[in-house]
Amino acid sequence: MKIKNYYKNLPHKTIERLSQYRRALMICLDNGKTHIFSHEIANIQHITSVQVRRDLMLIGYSGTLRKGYNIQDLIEVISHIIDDEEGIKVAVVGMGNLGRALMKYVRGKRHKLEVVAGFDTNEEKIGKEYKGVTCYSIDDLEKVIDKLNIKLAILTVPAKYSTETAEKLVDAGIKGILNYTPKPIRVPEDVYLEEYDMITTLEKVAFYIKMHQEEEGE
Amino acid sequence: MKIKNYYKNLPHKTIERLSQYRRALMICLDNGKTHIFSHEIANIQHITSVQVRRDLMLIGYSGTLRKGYNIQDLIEVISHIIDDEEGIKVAVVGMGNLGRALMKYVRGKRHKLEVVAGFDTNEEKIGKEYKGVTCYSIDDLEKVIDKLNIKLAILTVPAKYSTETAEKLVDAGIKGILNYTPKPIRVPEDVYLEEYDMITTLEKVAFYIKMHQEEEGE
DNA sequence: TTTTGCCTGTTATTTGCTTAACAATGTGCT
DNA sequence: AGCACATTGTTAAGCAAATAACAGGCAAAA
Repeated sequence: MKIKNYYKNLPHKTIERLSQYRRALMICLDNGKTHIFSHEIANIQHITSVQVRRDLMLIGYSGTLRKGYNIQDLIEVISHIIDDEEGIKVAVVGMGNLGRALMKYVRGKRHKLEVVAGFDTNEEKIGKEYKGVTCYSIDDLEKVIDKLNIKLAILTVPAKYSTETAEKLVDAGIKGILNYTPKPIRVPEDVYLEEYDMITTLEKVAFYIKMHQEEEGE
Repeated sequence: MKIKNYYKNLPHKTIERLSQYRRALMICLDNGKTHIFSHEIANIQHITSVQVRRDLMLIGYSGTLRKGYNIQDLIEVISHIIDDEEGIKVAVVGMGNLGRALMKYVRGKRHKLEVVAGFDTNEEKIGKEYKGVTCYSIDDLEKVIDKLNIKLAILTVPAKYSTETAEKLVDAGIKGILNYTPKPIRVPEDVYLEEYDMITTLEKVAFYIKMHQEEEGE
């Protein structure tokens, strides 16, 4: 009732940055560093030291004046906030290039976040393993999700199947979906949805390139 | 000096939505629709009709009271704003699974945004074609970028090569980079940079799943 | 003809987040 | 000891974007 609700009110952007801080910190730790200043963290990501301090203030972690933040401690504090104690099981739905890329990204990096299943409709892929993870038929979605206690699905199927696959995932009791399909999906209130559309981002970059070159050309 | 600077001040989020509106509108057009209401557009994406109208107001496009917006016209207006007349040439740097996935996504969808080259260090891939696009050696980056007039690079190399590859791209005169590497890069002021980190997003989804289940369990 | 309802387009308010400003503190140098 | 300085932690101001509120208009129904 108290502490958890407190973390729940952390800004979304802060949550994202905490994840990035942690990864940067782990690299520093591997390099033998024990302490770090806010402006050093800020330099790795490209933000300001003020923002780093503000984020750390929000999670209630204090550094020391002369040495900065204890890297080991800070990693643990961040992990305590963003990791689930039990770990969260992930499925990649759609084993095309994007699905396989994500599989590789995530495999073994975060031990509290494990990809335990892939799904596809392609008979060639079903039953095979990729990076040690079995690929199941989409028809077995509900069964496998329930059996392996999968909470999070990464949706990387072709756009035309987005809607129906999302529905299946919801019916199977999934708790969060990360939709990389260019087509927006709808989910009930209690399922957390995050969507990212690569084409949109690409067009945005193209737009600012265009703007910039028009500016120069005048 | 006048019109272009005006569009330059459009909110970033509006630019993103315009790209999405356009894609949704093109599908509607294919389905034989000629006009559409703001709330219909809002339904396809998951936003409110107010926001749609506000975005369209910002770009100065007016609908009619009884029929809504003319789909064909609106597509043209949006295209005029976000597309570069000459078209913008794109390179995919790093032909792993993610690079190939992006290649497939973009190929042929946007004729004003064309992937004209891939790059990799793997000898097996160099010289080969994928989806009709030649894969070059990273060593030839500068030469090829100059020759093919490539303005935009999608960075999908392994994280350990992010920094050095980004530097090469900047030296080669690239105007915009879309970095899908988990490692932040630095570019000069005049290069537009957009970064997206899949692991961060995944951890964010996991965090909100965790929050939600703790909330239920009390 | 008047009224009702459903749209659009614009202005005002609120929210969420970033940036700036500054007080507090401990360390090393003189 | 006393001063200069780099760094943290917090509060206040500023910005960008989303949401709310509402004015205006046309078309069909009464």
